[in-house]
Amino acid sequence: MFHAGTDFHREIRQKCSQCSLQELCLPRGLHASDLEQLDTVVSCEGPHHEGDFLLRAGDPFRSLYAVRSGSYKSYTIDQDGREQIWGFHLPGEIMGLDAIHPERHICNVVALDTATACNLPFDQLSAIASRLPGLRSGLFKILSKNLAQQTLRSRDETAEERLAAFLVDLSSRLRERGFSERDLHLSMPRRDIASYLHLTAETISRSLARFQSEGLISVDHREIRLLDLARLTKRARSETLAGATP
Amino acid sequence: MFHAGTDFHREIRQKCSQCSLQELCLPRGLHASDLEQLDTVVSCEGPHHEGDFLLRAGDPFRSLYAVRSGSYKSYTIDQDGREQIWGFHLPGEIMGLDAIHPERHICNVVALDTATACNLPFDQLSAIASRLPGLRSGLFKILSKNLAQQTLRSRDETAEERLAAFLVDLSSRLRERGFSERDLHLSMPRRDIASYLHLTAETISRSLARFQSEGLISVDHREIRLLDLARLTKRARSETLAGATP
DNA sequence: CGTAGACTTGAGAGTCATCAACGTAAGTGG
DNA sequence: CCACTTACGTTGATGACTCTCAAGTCTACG
Repeated sequence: MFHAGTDFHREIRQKCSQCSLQELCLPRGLHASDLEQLDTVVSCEGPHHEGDFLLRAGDPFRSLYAVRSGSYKSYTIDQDGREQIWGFHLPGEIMGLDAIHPERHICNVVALDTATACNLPFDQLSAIASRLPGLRSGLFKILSKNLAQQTLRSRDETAEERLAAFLVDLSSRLRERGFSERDLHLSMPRRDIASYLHLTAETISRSLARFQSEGLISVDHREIRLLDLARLTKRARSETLAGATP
Repeated sequence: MFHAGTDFHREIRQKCSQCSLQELCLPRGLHASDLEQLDTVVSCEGPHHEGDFLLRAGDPFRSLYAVRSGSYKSYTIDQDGREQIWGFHLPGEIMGLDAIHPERHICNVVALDTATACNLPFDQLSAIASRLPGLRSGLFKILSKNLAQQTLRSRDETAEERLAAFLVDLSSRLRERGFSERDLHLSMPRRDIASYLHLTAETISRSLARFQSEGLISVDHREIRLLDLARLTKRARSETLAGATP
């Protein structure tokens, strides 16, 4: 696992202009010529394997990262030595936004499965954005959207509401990415979901069992099938941030 | 209360270049000439009185707002019709960041006492920022800082830890603004603090009583004196976002 | 085949919400 | 000036939800 560090600095030029995730990670309406400007600064990190680090808490902030394939989790270690999960990141999503202000990364980011990410050097990105109003407002919107999501996540809900909201959210993000919205493969252990939702692994397990007994979902280890998305959504009771992607 | 709506559109030009809150709400290191550019777009809203609205959920997003004097709270109404408080805002702090993405305001914002705010038209601000790298990175940092704060706020803590963290946070924000860090005047009712911390007013009341009986604070209605900031901070157990202001 | 980690299930305990009663302060109108 | 109202704040009793601890099952992997 440790020699994974060698992967860290392997950088391969990637082309945003040919990337299928364009629509997800970049603002809409950029011209071909705009994309070519991005091509000149973006590079690729990885491939990472499960457990490999993309970032460590304390690393100086130089770049944002966009998930290219696979998935990552971000977390900190609290003073009791336990992992606190901040988020799970799917292809097209931007990581490292919380590092802009302190100018160093707050979170560790590790791959949950085989995964790759795009390295977006922030100073250069910001400079290009100053010339491209669309990219500029896109960056602001991504930050604003993440802010509103975090705020929503901190809401006051029961264990079942939170878990239902988590499943519904995951389902809709997978759908946006062209995956099935019914059949979810959880790439993280129960303990990580629990940490993310401020619950325990036991509570996750019991709530999943209850959902299954009610016919809302079927559970086979980490394969979850959403049998009744409508009812599950009602159970989530959460005003999701309906609407457009960045 | 209703004719306060007339105040809403009263706009008075304000000068950032002469504002004592410059250091708090703007990035450092802007030149005098930069500030003059801001002077041309910033206007003033208010004065508002307790309970007056600065913004209503659903309003189209056109501007960010900076608190100029007094304080505001932002909140939404959940499906049970109850207020959910998202934040309390002191002079120099920026409001409305969560509205950039959806292009409409998510929160209601009302004055907690007599208060005024600066109106910062976002398109113009963004355009000026594209020419001023310092202002540009300042905007990104404010967003990033708010993101990290929201993330921290969602942490998993007991009622007393949350309340202690709230008091310590308020104290340090007041100190930055030249107020006493020991003597706090709470401009909001217990119920609002409770909502903000995902607790109930009764729990706030009991926890304050316990802090007082332990000699950490003294409580006289809404006047709180922090008698032992060090011990209170330890009680908060939270990794505050130590460090620089935007 | 054996071990380690993930997951499930059960029993008991603790924290905080809920419900209720009461005290207090501020504002209103007689 | 004083009853009256209303909102806020405190305190107590009860109960629910979820955590903790514990035991046991299953899976993957060497």
